[in-house]
Amino acid sequence: MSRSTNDSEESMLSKDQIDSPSIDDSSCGRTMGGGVVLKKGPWTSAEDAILVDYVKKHGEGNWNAVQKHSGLFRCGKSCRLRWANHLRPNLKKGAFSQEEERMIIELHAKMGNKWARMAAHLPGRTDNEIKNYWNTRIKRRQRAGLPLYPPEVCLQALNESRQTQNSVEINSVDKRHHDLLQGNSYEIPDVIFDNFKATQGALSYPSALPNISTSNILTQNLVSSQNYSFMPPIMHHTKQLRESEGLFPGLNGNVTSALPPFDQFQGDNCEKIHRPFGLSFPYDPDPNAKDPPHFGSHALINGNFSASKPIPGAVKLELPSLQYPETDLGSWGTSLPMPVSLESVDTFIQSPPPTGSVQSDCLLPRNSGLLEALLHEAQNISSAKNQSADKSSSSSVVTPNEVVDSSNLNLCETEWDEYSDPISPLGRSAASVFSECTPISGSSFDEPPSNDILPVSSVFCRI
DNA sequence: AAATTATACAACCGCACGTTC
DNA sequence: CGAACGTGCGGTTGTATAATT
Repeated sequence: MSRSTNDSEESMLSKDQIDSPSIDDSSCGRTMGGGVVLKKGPWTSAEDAILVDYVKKHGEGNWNAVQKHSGLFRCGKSCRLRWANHLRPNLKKGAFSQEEERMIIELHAKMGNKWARMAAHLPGRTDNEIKNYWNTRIKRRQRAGLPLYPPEVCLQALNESRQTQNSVEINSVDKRHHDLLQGNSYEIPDVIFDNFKATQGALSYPSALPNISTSNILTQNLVSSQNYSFMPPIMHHTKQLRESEGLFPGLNGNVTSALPPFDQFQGDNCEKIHRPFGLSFPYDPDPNAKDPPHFGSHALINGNFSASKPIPGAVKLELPSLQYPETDLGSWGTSLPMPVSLESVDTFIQSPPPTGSVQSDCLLPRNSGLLEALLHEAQNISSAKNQSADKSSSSSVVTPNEVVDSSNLNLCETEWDEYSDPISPLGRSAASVFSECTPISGSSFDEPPSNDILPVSSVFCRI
């Protein structure tokens, strides 16, 4: 599969692989001072040899000097990338091992799309490699309607959330958090994650999510709704704010003016931010006591408040997120009313997003993409439940023990498909985030049945 | 066997950040 | 203090190959 890089590839140097002088990237792909045209496209083995030789002599770094000193017609960026991804020693080639895959899943749940950070935990692997792996995996699983994370990872995230909240409440002004967020915003102390490992086996699924209040989830999910559902756990605040403005241009004034100062975000707890909206965090003892704002589940799913119409007939056949397999984990699924009535969904679409929703774009001190996904999903479910309850008779509120109406399922799935972000890990998987915590019966497209139902001890199934 | 589609991978691009001048 | 530069990161694109129709 890998493209061979040999000298014959020099002939591949097509016109468009050489930058036109009119193309002038600030750092790469430009003509050099002496009118040298830098090459683009696949590297040849000759170029590789030159680069390797250069690094041997001069060491890594100062990549822009490579072209000057080695005669390589490549920009520094390209050289660095080639070296880092293909030429540097101790690079592992070939498919990821199961252990590596497990690590990637775990790390992604922990860090989000921080490929370089993840690569640091996987010796011999590059960020690009991991990114490619993850993206293809996402596509595959999204296409199949499968969860991205194994249930245990969801539990870990939830537990982590719980622990985080506890610590936040105990020490509401934790300077360490401030430092953590500013310095290394996505580095979650391993001790927390390790703790999950230690406790995950003792956790029961039913106890995990149902304790999460609707309001809390709601608030949480609005974070993800802005970050395309599954942005890295902690984005640079200015960047996130900027993006929020981009996503909600019409709300700019409200957003920026209503947002608490960054210090509040960074400081420690989101509770400060949640409180103004009357939302508790994280465990509302009575989720139904507070009527959550009625804004759309799938409008949020999409990472924006799109009100685009569903495409008629786009009904997905497989409904893994709504299955209730008869496994040990089945109680997890049945403990939560999964089905969302179409009516409820429609109601959501029509409801405008409250301004407060944007305000709630707080950053969990140690949030993770997974957590967002999980909470997002739970919120959707809870909201749907509430909506359905409001509409009582006409809605298909399904109790945990009820058999899911297949027509509803299809419709719901259609909605998910329609409004989910095809790119973001949560986007598509929002519908299946829950199923990420819900064991999937062996009817997946890309997983052999034998891998679908695994004992809890088998934390990560091969995907 | 040809056409189409899916997958995997390499490379590019734009942006952000830190350092230097 | 601000511009220029170097570097790193994450997102995206392009394409060869495999799989499917």
